[in-house]
Amino acid sequence: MIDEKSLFLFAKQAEIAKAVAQPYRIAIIDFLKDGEQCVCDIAEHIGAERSNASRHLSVLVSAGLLNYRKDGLNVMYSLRAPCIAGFLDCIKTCLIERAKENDKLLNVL
Amino acid sequence: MIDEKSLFLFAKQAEIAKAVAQPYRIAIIDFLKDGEQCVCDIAEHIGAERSNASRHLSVLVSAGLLNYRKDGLNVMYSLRAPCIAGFLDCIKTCLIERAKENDKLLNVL
DNA sequence: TCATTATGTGATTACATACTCACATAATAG
DNA sequence: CTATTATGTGAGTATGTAATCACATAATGA
Repeated sequence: MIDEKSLFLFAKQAEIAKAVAQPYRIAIIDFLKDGEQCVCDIAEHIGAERSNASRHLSVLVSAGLLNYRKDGLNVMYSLRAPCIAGFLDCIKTCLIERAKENDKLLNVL
Repeated sequence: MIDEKSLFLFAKQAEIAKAVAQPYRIAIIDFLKDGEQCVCDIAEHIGAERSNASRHLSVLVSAGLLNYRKDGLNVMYSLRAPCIAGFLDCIKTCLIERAKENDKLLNVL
């Protein structure tokens, strides 16, 4: 059986993964790699309604993945740590490995 | 605006993250790091009902993260690629960085 | 002060998810 | 063949999620 400590870690890891597990939110993280942006520009860039973008941003903030600061009328969001972008690269690597494997299989069939 | 290619990538990345975004499923991935296991032992190890474990396993297989093979009465599941476990380490790194940052903040308060 | 703009939030809807129970299937041992 | 065991799946329930609309709030500029 799993110990309490591991259970806690798995729950926390799941929280982070859940926050990332949405195309718009991944697009936001990808967009913020190049620096902070306001809700307005984020919404336009990902092609979502502002209110919807705002909610996705608050999910990412709650998960501890983004920071924000107010700047006049705007609210500027930014990645809280560079490892968050690296996290997406990690998933990409898995996708690439999988695709390569499928390719090999196709060549045999 | 985001191009079609990126949209497609983000959707695929979200699929993978969604498959991982569940404590039982993370526990399964962690358990399978050490080699293949049958549903029976997986269910017992993570402390879930067999039927439930079976469903989580099928989610992971559908996402392309696990392989399985039949062995008599048992069905043996295994990680499809080592990068999947590395993926969990990646989330852990983010958690550690975040915790360190919070710690720093606490020391200042 | 008044109009404008950016942002966030309550309410609603449609849909997805996790879990449990009961049952079906498939492989094995006696 | 019969009983046993491992696995998977349909049905039902409770809960969570994403999107939209309308509206409230807050900051700015005329």
